Amino acid sequence: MTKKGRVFSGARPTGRQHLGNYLGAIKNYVALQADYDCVYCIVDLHALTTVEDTVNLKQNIFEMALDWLAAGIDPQKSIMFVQSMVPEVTELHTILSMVTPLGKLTDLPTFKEKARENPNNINYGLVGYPVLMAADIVLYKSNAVPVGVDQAPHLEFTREVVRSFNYRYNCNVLIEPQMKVTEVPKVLGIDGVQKMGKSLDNHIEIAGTPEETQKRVMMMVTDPARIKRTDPGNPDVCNVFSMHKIFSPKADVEMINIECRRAGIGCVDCKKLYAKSLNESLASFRAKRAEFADKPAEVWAILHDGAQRAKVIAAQTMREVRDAIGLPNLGE
RNA sequence: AGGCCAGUAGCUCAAUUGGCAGAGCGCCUGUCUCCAAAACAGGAGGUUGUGGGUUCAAUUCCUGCCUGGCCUGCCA
Repeated sequence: MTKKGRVFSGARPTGRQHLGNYLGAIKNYVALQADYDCVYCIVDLHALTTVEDTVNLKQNIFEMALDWLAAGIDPQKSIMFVQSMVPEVTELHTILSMVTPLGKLTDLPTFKEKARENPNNINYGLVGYPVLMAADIVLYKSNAVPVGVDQAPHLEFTREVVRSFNYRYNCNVLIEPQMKVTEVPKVLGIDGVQKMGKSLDNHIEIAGTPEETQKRVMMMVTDPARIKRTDPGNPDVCNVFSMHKIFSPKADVEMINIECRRAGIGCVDCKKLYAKSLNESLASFRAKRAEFADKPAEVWAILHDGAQRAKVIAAQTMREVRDAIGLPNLGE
């Protein structure tokens, strides 16, 4: 480990990724590879807490792996794998659950939210979700976890669990991960109001065709006060403009900022320009993705190899954990 | 394990004594707008959890099962 340490992050297999996933997580995953040993996990077990229909699970895992690889996650540098392929995490989850007060779990805002969204399926796993997440993080001896502000309570929970474990068993085998607060740009959906999300159907897929992408871009909500072409607009309240700032050349952004305000450019032209910039920005990603999509066996081999490497770390951690507790090991 | 309650459109819920299964929101289309939004007009969407039974006729009554909730108990 010659780098700054190990970073772990997990994401639920939600299938084809959208701009919110890309800007909020994937880009950051790619960037972190330069400075850290990275472990990126497709957390399929976590998905089971709320997903009742698993017929698409493998496909969703595959689609997300394609997006990650095409975006630049390098399986040579980083470990990329599927959570359930290293079942040690479930053992650690059970062990950590014994030092976890139930009240802390039911107090977490994410639990309350999920329980409200899904009142007829409040299962044990949903309550224990943060414990499993803590197990993910510490199993791979992670030093840091990139989190947005909304995930901060969960990581703080992980740190508390680590301290509880180390204190209870009078040891220092679990590493307390640092919170690596990353500035997550707030990516709004095409409705211009809510955060972009697949379940809200207000998303734009990164792997779509240029035509599909433009179609979704044309559906975006703009400045509601600008009714007619001749009305001056306000880019400050327009979601299209905020996306221009991310994907378009500086000259275009400056031009729109001026011309929109004096009705020099209309929303249709503005959106077409954004769609063009977006498609150009994603072109090489899409080309790489298509190559991986043609070689599914290779993609699964990458995931299998990642699981093998992850398992080496996991086995070492579990040995230390069992020794610290005093559990007998097979063959002793 | 037993008792009680519930399950109807994507969501929240109606449906009289057993008599053509509806509304709001959301979704799609159209009008209007540079687009989107808003407004207005129209439209789609259902094996009423599921298998039986009674009846001319079952969302409604009886019954087996599934799922969820509340209560009581048993075991760990």
